[in-house]
Amino acid sequence: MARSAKLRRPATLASLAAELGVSRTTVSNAYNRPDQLSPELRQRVLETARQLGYPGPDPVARSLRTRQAGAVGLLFTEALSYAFRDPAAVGFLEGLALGCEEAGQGLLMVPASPEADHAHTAAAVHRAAVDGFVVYSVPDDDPHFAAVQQRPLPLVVCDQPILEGVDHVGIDDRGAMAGLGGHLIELGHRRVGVICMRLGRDRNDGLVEVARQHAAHFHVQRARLAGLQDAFGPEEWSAVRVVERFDHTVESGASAAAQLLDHDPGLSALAATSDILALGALEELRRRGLRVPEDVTVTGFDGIPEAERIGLTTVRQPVREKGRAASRLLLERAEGRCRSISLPTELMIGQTSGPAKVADAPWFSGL
Amino acid sequence: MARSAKLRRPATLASLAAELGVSRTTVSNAYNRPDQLSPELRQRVLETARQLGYPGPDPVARSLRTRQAGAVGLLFTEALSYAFRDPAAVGFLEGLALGCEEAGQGLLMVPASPEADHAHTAAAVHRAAVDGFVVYSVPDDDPHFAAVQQRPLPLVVCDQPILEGVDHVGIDDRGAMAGLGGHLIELGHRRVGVICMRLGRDRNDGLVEVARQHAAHFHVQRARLAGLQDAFGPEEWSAVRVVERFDHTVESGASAAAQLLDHDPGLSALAATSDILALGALEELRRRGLRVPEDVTVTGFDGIPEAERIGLTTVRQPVREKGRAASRLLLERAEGRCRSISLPTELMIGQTSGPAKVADAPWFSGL
DNA sequence: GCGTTCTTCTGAACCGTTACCGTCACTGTA
DNA sequence: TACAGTGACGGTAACGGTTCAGAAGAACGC
Repeated sequence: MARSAKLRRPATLASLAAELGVSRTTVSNAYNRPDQLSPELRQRVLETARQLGYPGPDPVARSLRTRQAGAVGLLFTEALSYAFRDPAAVGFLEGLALGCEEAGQGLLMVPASPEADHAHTAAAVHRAAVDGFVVYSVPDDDPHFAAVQQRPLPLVVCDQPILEGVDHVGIDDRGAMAGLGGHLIELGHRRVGVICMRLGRDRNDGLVEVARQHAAHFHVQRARLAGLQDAFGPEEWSAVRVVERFDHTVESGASAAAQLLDHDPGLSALAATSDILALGALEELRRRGLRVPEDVTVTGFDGIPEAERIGLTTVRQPVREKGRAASRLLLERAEGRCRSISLPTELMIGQTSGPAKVADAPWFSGL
Repeated sequence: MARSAKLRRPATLASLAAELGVSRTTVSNAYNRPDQLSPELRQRVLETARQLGYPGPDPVARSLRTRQAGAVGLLFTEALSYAFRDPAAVGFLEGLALGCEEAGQGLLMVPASPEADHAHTAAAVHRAAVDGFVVYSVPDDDPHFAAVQQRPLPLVVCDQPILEGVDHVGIDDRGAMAGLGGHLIELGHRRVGVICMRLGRDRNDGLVEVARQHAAHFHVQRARLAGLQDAFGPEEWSAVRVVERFDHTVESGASAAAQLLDHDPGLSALAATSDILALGALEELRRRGLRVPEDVTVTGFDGIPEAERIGLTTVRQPVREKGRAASRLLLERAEGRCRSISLPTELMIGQTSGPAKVADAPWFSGL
């Protein structure tokens, strides 16, 4: 009997109940509310379940009935491969995963299908069985993000613009970068080259006009560039060359640095909007035999471990805390809605920034 | 009418159908099979759905009916915080996430509850609404892993022992480490100190006897130590000091190196079972003013980018490909079951390994 | 002896969808 | 006019559980 049931089709709570001659409720209770039935019966249920190969209540059916999935959905930067290579993104993921784990919630990474597949672009978002969404650093016009907003679920965005009625966590990218810019100015840097990550969903490796800077689809990059502009002032900023790279890699940073230096060998500083890119700039400078910071100053942003190890001047941001904050906001939603958390940053002055070498005032370099 | 329905309770496919005066099937088809109904009716359905605030078919109900969740479950190293700091683990995750994304599948990170919570330890595994599981580098006796095996779903394990009837992907840790050991021996190293990651679920920071090495609960560490033993031979190996560290961090590597050097300042080489630990060893050596490789040789394992950048002698393993292979194995299950994939590794001889300094034969160091 | 309480278990109503098969109107053909 | 073929839509029955309000019987107090 038991065998045939096993062979015919997977055992269910109902078939198990029938086999035992008890009600479904009782079997359900055996798993979910041990105090609701006698220990002996419970043992018998569990024992029979094992014999029949019943693996316990089906998670999906349970979710349907209880109206909770026990998981949080994560919409990550579309280009997954780069996301995992960005220590800041990984740090965020770590914090978020930790927060979810502590709450016993799963973390579902929602697949972002390629743009090409127009009709089904956001299908995965609609298919995700989750109790809420965290959206991390997607471009403003991302169709997946739009789909997420359509679902009637709690939502937290991170490293994105503050949106009406949507919980938010982030840092003051603009202010922090302005602080770093101020540091450069204090050191006398005026001929500065800037390296930034991609500003839109399209690949655009090269110089960036001010218009494109302001129209950037990625909030974080837009804000950081604006911060530098704040520090330098509009007129000086218009003379600053900004180079964009689609791929967020050390090699990209190197090639961007090369492009800037080829254009103006007299640059006294290279400011990158991420540490990864700054590492690439350092590599390129080493290749060219230029000393840091004696010949050229280099700065980054993020405060990744490797940057810290080599003493890069950068802004340290609490990436893990961002993840934790996001999970908290999502999971502990109780009081008045629409909260916005801005975490503190720290300007880390390392060994890669120094006084600008002023060509026509050599004595100045000693400052 | 529409308003009241919206206020009373969230709209469902049925309520929408009632509102429209069509059958539920038709509404369902409007979403899932556009070719099954006239474009006009479909438009009308979608339009009414928008007005009623119906967000489309409920993912959970759909999953229950179609018997597929559209997601892959991932059981990751219990200590999540360390997993995300291990570039090898992150690389695996990247490959896996990419493979899932391409297949349009979600990736659900299953929360591993703390051991303390005995009864519910594996509850999250039972709650996971997934179509299959990937298990990555968990200890042999992990209760979550046991729970995964109970679920009647496809399963792939990675960086774990090969199990009867379970798909598997990994590398030849033992052989690769034996190769690295051979390299050390060729260079004349005999007084070697070894630094390894934790060997069990318990914290045991310190020296490791051979018995514990063989009883290690983590397959990868066990295999790598065994590989070194293969290279050195049993008798020489018994003289080699192995130090274990629970936390997988650069600092741990440094402190382990310090412990080894304090014990035997005459060590000519430090072999770590991971690049992260090796980086720590390099740091400690720098602190002590010892040159690498002139005074001490250092080797790692994994081939993480930073190691490559500084020219660490190590074994490069294709971590991303491991992830991709796991996703392939899980998602393209069709032919004869129980496949095992072993990916190739590459011995990377960098600038951190050199000939052993032989105390009583100084000329030897010039070799 | 009788009402009360407790324990243990049952019945039936959902949860929101999709699969399967049937129906019905309409068209073209002989 | 009859009939098969086709496109568009409807009805019914799962899918596998959870939950709540009780029923049946035992234990208890007075």
